Formats: sequence, structure tokens, C-alpha cells
Amino acid sequence: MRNSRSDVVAAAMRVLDTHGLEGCSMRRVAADLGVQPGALYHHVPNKQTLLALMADEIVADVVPDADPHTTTSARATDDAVRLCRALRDAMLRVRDGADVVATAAAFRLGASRVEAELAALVGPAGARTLLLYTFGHAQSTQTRLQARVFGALVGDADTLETGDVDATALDISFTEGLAIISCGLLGGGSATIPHSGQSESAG
Amino acid sequence: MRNSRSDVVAAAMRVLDTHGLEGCSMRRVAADLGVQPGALYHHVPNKQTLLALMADEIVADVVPDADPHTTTSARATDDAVRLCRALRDAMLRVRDGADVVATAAAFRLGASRVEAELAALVGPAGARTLLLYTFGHAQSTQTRLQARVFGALVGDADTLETGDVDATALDISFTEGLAIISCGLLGGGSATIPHSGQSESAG
DNA sequence: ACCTGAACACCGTTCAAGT
DNA sequence: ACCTGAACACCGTTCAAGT
Repeated sequence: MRNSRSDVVAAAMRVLDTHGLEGCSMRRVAADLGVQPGALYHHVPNKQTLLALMADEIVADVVPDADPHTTTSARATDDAVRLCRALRDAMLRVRDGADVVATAAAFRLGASRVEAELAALVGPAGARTLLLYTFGHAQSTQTRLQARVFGALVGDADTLETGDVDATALDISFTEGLAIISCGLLGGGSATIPHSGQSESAG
Repeated sequence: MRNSRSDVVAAAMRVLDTHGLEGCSMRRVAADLGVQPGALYHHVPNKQTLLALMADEIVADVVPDADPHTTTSARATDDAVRLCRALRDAMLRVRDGADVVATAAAFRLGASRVEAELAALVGPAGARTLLLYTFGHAQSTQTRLQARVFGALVGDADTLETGDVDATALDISFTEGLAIISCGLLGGGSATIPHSGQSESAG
């Protein structure tokens, strides 16, 4: 054989890095592989599936950096926050990564590995809340940092006026929201208390 | 004159309703207006701008249904939650509305009217957190409900297995997340206390 | 099994020329 | 000022035919 499915995904990741999500066309991926556009459809049924595979790769090595001795719920919330941080880092590491992951995740929210891990720590409602916030903030961050680069290239004076944001300011902004949510998770009330083990369905 | 800018936006909203965001092409909007594609560029510089105008229209009449006697912060948080609910309703009211608004908002987070109102109630960090959650949840909701309709048309048996979600279940899910965040906003700690009047910059 | 060649049915955007 | 006609440089996807 000449090309495998993972060759296609690897090529797509390369094109994503050099041309961004908007420029990541099937035809360009094919060109990167030195192959005709139609050839891709032997390895992948359509573009949407290819994007989902890319999203999986971006998120692949997002792991909680703490061992699972979840006794107090304060500890669990802390682990969940760390997992969100790792997820955010993974998405920001690749060009337009947040958009790729968020788009693919929208289709199957409730079915991802990271969400399951979060749900085990802080319950399903907490997991959704954290995940949606993390996706949204990362997308916004990436859009703004990219706009800043673009503005710098054009020499746009408005850039400093409307978007005087740097990476560290956005980091702090992310942390603030995370603090609000985790505070709400600890505050009791309507927040579901997670089972310390797995949930009933592993599907 | 034959067509104004608002005619173009109105036509775009019609096309959005009948064909969805994916099918909302400049050429189709032009056809709806009985005009050549190039004619649109007399009223709008590009498609991105048209989408932003559509987003403005979708969100236009999102107003807080409570008067501004913000004395206790519990009251302010409640108003903020109600504003998020109104925003969500407005987005869900039109086909793919959440995607349209979220895409347009990503470009200028920190510059929208609704965000400013939220910030006045619960501070900038709280506003961002609520807004990103509301966008993300609404997008996910709309994607899933649409997938359910599609599955029903195709008669896909997996629909019931993987996505047994209805509108009310998603409503409850939204409320749960909102409860977590507002609980965090009230919990004090790192949440910024809003000024009861305006912030320093009205820009 | 994997790929080529070629087509089909589309896109957003530009721009001279008309009225 | 607003629009036509026509083009430019692209898309995703399909499919007979080759090896």
C-alpha cells in the first residue's frame, strides 16, 4: 500500500499548521501527500470525519497530572481544573486547535474521553460546564491572538486600541473563570455529587 | 435604489431559515433577492460582515426583564442569569442561530452589548464565563436537536441509543450549569465585585 | 487495495460595463 | 448608486478506469 489513514491525518495536521483551518482543504491535504484529491476518500469517508480524527490527535495526550485518590470533593474539583488546563494547553499548542476540537466535540458532547473523566470528578453537569467554558475560552483566545498577529503584519493601529491582549492576560482571564466555576462546584446546592467510581454506563 | 443593506440582511435571514448556516451562501442570498451574486458587494464588504449583521439581528431584542435596582449582589447575579436565558432563547429561536452568534462574537468578545450588561451585573470575569457557557451550550443544543431531526428523517436506530435528548432535558442541563456558575459568582473569593454604576470606559 | 483523470455541482470575490 | 455579465481561483465529492 502507498498511504494509510494515519498518513492522511498526519498530512492534514501539517496543512493545518501551515494554512490554518480555513486553508485546510481536502485538495491541499491531497497535494501534501502528492496524490489526487479523490484518493483521500479511500481512507476517510468525508472531511468531517477527517476533522474528528484531527481533534482526537490534538486531545490524545491530555492526561490529569494527579493520581486518583479522590476522597474529598475539594481534591476532585482541583483535579478537574487541572484537566481543563491540560486540555486548553493541548488545543492552544496547534494552530486553530480549539476550533477543530470544539467543532468535532459539538457533535458528540457526552461521548468524549475527557468529558467522562471530568464527569467522574465533578459530575455530569460540572463536566459540561467546565468543558464548554474551556472550549469557548480557548477558541476566543486563539482567535484574538491570531487577530493580533494579523494586525501586527498589517500595522493596524486599532489593534492596540481594541485588542490589547497578550497570552498572559488571556491566561489570567481563563483562570478567573475556572475559579468561579470550581467555587460553584464546591458550593454545594444543585451540583451533582460524583460517584467515586465509574458511572453506570461505560458504552 | 433597488435594494438596501437591510434588504440583504433580511434575505440572508430567510436563506438561513430555509437552508441553514452551511447552505447560507452569498449566491443563494443573491438569488433570494433576484439579483446577481456580485450585487451584494455593494451593500456588504464580505460574507463575514454579513454574518455579523445577522448575529446582531438575532440578539437585537435580548433585554433583561428586570429593572436595575442592583443593591445586593444576589439580585445582580439573578439578573445576569435571566439575561443569559433570554440570550439563549433568542439564539435557539432561529435555525443555527447559536453558531451564527458565537462565530461573530468570537471576533469581538469584550465588545458586545450583552457582555457589557452582564459585566455591569457580575463583573468582567463573570460575564465572560456566563457568556462562553451560554454560547457553547446553545451551540451544542442546536447541533443535537438538529441531529435528532435528521436521524428521525433517515430512521436511524442509533439516534435513540446515543442521543436520547429532547429540548426539555437540554433546558434542564443548561439550568444546572447556570446554577453552578451563579453559585460560584456568589461564593465570593476571586470573583470581581461589579461597580453598581458604569465601568470606567464606555468606548 | 490504492490511485488517476476527469468530471459535477458548487463556492467567495472582483470588476469592467451598463442604466 | 445599483446592478449585470463574466470571469478567477478555488471548493467537496464521485466514479469509471487503471495497476
